[in-house]
Amino acid sequence: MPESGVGGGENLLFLTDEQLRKGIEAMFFAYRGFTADPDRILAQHNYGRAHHRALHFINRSHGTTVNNLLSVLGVTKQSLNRVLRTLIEDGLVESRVGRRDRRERHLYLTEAGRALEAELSEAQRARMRAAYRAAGPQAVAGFRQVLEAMMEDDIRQQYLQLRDGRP
Amino acid sequence: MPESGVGGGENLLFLTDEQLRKGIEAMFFAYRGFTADPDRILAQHNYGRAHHRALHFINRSHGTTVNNLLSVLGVTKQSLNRVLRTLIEDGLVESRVGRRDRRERHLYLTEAGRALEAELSEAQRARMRAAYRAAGPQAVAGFRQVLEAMMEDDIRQQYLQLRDGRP
DNA sequence: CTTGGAATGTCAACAACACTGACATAAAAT
DNA sequence: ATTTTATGTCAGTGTTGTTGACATTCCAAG
Repeated sequence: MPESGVGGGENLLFLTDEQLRKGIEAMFFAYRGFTADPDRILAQHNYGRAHHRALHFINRSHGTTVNNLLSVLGVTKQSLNRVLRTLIEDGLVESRVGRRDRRERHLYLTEAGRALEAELSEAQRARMRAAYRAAGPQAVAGFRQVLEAMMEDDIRQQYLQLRDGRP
Repeated sequence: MPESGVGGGENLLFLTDEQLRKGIEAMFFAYRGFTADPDRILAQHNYGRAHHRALHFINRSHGTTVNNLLSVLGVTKQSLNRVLRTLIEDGLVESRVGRRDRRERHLYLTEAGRALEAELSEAQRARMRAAYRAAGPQAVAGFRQVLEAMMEDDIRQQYLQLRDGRP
């Protein structure tokens, strides 16, 4: 007698409310760990998570415009502007007027900006590396699969474009 | 010629900085999806994420004390107190003086509190369920493994105790 | 029984980070 | 010439977190 269910004969015990709850709590506690190391570094510099996110994505896409950054970060321009202003004042980010379209501002990390970004991202990668190593490659593949399925649809598109090398 | 590396012959390409970066960004975008549905419901009730978290863990451990809740949530008592006060005023949470130790307050959800908690957690579970279903049971196992490895050590202990049915 | 300390609550002040709304400027697009 | 777009800025508001100080209650140890 064949088993019923999605995925061709797998049992569906992993979809019980109990299993889902464990996943939800794991997500909550893991995210704390995920941000813990950068948070400590940021605190020393009197910055917050918003600064980290800006540095990360500017580093990721050199010369990105403010509008691009806004759509990736999903915040208002007022909120982003406050963060960008401090980063520019502190000499971590440089804002250049666009050549083709002079309304646009293109954002670049300075030497100091790259240094802080490297410090933050190395701390975050170290934890991720340890987790990946402990869990193994097959677990990592599953980890990414579930996370991608969890994103909102429009965000997933951005993520996928970003994931597969697009400036 | 035997391959070198941890884990008995696996290649370590999943530990490159590039792979780690993808995991970091996946974590960032996925967490947005993770909180998106509850956030929308909370906004209608003029509550925030902190209220959700309190409701979740009170529901999870009926009669828990304020101190227990503090250590799980990892915030200051002042911050938690503000949230608890509104929940109690709004009749979603009941605070009872401890019988054995009358300094302690034991926290319970009222009927209304259970209703909102159920609404929030069902929304969150629905997204998690869809993601689990899309990714499959093996991916889910990996997802949980990596998340658990990512937690801070003391938090992981709490999570594991909580995970395996402890009131 | 008195005292010390733990658990809790409250007040005040402050900061980070998000939001809305309104307005200004410059430049591209029509 | 007018509209739209990209950006920046000012003002106000709300949630959530933080410290610090202080009061209350009450168990427990001396």
